[in-house]
Amino acid sequence: MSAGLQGSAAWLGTGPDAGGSSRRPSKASHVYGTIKEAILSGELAPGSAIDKLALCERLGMSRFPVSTAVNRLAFEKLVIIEPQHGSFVSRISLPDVREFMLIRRAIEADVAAEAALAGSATLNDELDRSLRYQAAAAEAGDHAGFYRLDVEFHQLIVQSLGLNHAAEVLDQLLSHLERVRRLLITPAGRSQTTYSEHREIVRAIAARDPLAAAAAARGHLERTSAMFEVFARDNPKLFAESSADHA
Amino acid sequence: MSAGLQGSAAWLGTGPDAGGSSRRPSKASHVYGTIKEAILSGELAPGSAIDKLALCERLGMSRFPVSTAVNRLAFEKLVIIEPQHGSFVSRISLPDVREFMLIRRAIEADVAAEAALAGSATLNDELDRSLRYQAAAAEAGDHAGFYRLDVEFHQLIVQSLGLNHAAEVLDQLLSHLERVRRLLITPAGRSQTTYSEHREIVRAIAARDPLAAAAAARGHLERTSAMFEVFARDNPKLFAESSADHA
DNA sequence: GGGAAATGACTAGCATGCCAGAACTTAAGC
DNA sequence: GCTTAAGTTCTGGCATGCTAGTCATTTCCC
Repeated sequence: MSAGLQGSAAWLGTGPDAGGSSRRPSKASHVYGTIKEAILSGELAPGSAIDKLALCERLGMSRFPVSTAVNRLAFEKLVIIEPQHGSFVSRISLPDVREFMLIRRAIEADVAAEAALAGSATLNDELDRSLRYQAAAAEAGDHAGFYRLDVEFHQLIVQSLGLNHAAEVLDQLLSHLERVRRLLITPAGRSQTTYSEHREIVRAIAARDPLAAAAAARGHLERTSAMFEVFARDNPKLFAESSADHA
Repeated sequence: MSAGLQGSAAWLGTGPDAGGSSRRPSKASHVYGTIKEAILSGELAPGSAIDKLALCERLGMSRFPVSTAVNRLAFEKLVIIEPQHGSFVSRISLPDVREFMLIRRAIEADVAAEAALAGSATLNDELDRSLRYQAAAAEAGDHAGFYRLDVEFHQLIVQSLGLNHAAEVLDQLLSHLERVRRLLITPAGRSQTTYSEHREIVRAIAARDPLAAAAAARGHLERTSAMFEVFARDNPKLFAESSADHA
């Protein structure tokens, strides 16, 4: 993390204490972040069981914080708790992905329009800077870096409007989408396409054209959805039939 | 779930165990529902403290289920936990309401378009039936009944498409909006207006015109937002300056 | 040998006890 | 009378022990 447009995994801890003021982080929040990162990184594969006792031992704490953290994750549907049976990392179904993208598209399109209406000069500057970084990352073929910038780009617009709740919803959606994304190989040249699509969004926002901004954002995310579809079609085994089963 | 248009407060328990199969409801889930209903009904006013011990005594259980339930509510931002200080029912700020409506508008507009694309005959039938009930309730001046039908109407569209995640997001938004709605007096004649707006949405969906459906849904919710604005302007004391403070 | 029942190990849920920290109260000092 | 500081009493966080329920394996019976 650190340099550049930092913030790498800052959005990981958005769920729980983010709302409150900056208290000392509780143990529960810590293990929450740990498990969540493990799930999102794929270290804990979808469907795998979560051994709470082992976690307690590894993290050196009692079962209480671990259970609390797992409960939070269950609330986010990242894990599924089966009473008196076990806790499992939730699987992702293709319909889920489609639905997540539908919601994301709807919100981000409207937010883009809102940003165009607001017409913040500082936002435009930040977007421009982000675009330059993206261009550099795309050119250098730094996929990991580009992805971070991609996530950040979308966050920039939302947060500049002070839409914390929308940001939170989008974060949760993204946390689910992130898992499937890790399974996929970003196709060569996709960064360039994404970059130009981002540029179009920025242009519409800078031009204070809400309709164009919404359309650009919508089109961009529709193409992202299409990419998901292609990958799902090519790798059907990676997705669960239904989001319910875990075996 | 089941037939008819009933289901009054079924959406209350959407948060936690809804995802899992139908196990026996845990105590924590029970108090979760209890507190949530109390908050939404206004029995627990925004800003008021939650006395966990008293709750334990009144419900006849230990602190654990109560704490778990409060934690869940904190996750939904319905209560704010201040460590070593207390748990409080969160206040609602006007910006929050605006943002909730923004998100709701975005999602529901897209969902309406999706419903128009899907073109389900059974959905059209159910919507027609709901409209007839709404007309009756509006005519009879049954505001409470009309509100239930209103909520249900919007749910019908989402659930008919199997968009469970979107439904959940909307439920959470609605649970927040519900609190302020209770403070407001539904203006006379609003039911009739709402009814005609709903009818327009149904018409567009039945005509399989996604653009018109989205526009109708958007317009409907924009007018709802405008109503909120008017009430907020007339009753500024009901809203918190910021969503952070609780005193 | 195959099937059904019993047993064992595992899980989550819950109760209880203790600790640290913050706010309020009260009393002492100026 | 006002300020300040110490003490009390709240709060939530955490550790631990126990209970009940489920799953898997094994064992016994047919």
